[in-house]
Amino acid sequence: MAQIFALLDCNNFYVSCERLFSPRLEGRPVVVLSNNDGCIIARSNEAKELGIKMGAPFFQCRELMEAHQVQVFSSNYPLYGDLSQRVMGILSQLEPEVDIYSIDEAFFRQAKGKPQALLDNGRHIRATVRKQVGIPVSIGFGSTKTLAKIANRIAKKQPEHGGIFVLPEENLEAILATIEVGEVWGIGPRHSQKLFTYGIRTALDLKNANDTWLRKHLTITGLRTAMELRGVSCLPFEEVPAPRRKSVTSSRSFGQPVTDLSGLREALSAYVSIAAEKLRAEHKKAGCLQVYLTTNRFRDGEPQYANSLTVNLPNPTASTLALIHHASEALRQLYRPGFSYRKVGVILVDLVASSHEQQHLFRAKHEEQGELMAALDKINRRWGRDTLQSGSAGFKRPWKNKQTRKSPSYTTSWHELPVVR
DNA sequence: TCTGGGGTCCTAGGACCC
DNA sequence: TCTGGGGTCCTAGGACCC
Repeated sequence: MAQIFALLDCNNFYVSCERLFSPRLEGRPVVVLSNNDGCIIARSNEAKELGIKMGAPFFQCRELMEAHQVQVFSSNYPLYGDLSQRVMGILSQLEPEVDIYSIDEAFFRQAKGKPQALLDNGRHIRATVRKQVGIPVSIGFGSTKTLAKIANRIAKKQPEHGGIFVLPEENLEAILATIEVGEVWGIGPRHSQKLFTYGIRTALDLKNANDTWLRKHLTITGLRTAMELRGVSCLPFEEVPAPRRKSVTSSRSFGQPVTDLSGLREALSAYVSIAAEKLRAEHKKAGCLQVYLTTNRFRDGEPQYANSLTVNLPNPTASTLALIHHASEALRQLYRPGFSYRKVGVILVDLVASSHEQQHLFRAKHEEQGELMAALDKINRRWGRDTLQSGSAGFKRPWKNKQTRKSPSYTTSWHELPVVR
């Protein structure tokens, strides 16, 4: 039986989360900043209208934002993550087949029906989420994931549709002709630029482009995108989030440049601790780790250096202390004096489930520090991440960035529950 | 002064093997 | 005189996503 894809997407999700607990923000321009208060990663419609661009550096739009009294928030992931779960929970109650794609998006799939029936269903879902969670969403229907994305975009951008749009089959081409090729899911700025120079400017042009040409210039992924525009479904629907992640990363840009090895090691130790904690939460061990460091590429006048090193671990491990040990050694090899460093990071790869790991004949169980790590995680879960940590992560942490505009974790921390007077 | 962080997939090219 | 070719694995780099 023919099926249809739908995409539910939360409108300006992070901003909507902030508004939920501060109704005074309704109707006013609001933005949310990236992890380090560096870039703008979410904007309300009012902020978009002021011309504030996605990903723009905060300091560059500061004046404009002050002039228009834009409300600015540091990102509050515990809050967004919790509200995301609530939205996805409701969708999963209403729809049997759900494919959660990101923190604010989920595909669902249903039997192809009359457009009016799809529209009614979409309206019902939208109203239910709005009522039970309070987050506004848009829903688009199309015969492939890529077309559902386009439908969603139209639902969001053209208010007359009331947040729901079903891509019609009859004049699909006329609609695709109005979509710039760079707005198609999977076509980024680089490909977009290249396509333009070859005269492919709209989604319709891409749909009609030559397969051999696409394969050559955009690789197999670009060809798949074109096929999807033709209504041939190439992107799988993944109901179970089964193909679990293959790597765990932790990194941050520094609040101020770091020049010495010991400062870098402190920061790296802190990031390794975070990554190891994530690893243990998923009951995994890493067989390999990669350390990288880089100077500030935006500073033209300064000498630049970036490098990375991959280390195969003697045994897969999830021990913070063992991982810090190997990461520090890699860092020592990578480090060159005389540079102002901006960032270090660690990537854990070759992940194996703890239960599937090969037992090592000559390795004592206590070397894994399983009980120590379990205690560490328990304490830090209860009292906060920094309660118990490796001494190598330092105490003063001059490299640490501050998030000065963070709203409370209203829904996930007892200490920060909103108070009703 | 101040420019995110965490992921995935694909390809080309080198190393290595027989 | 004359020096293969195909398969596999690994890695770096590029592009994309939210």
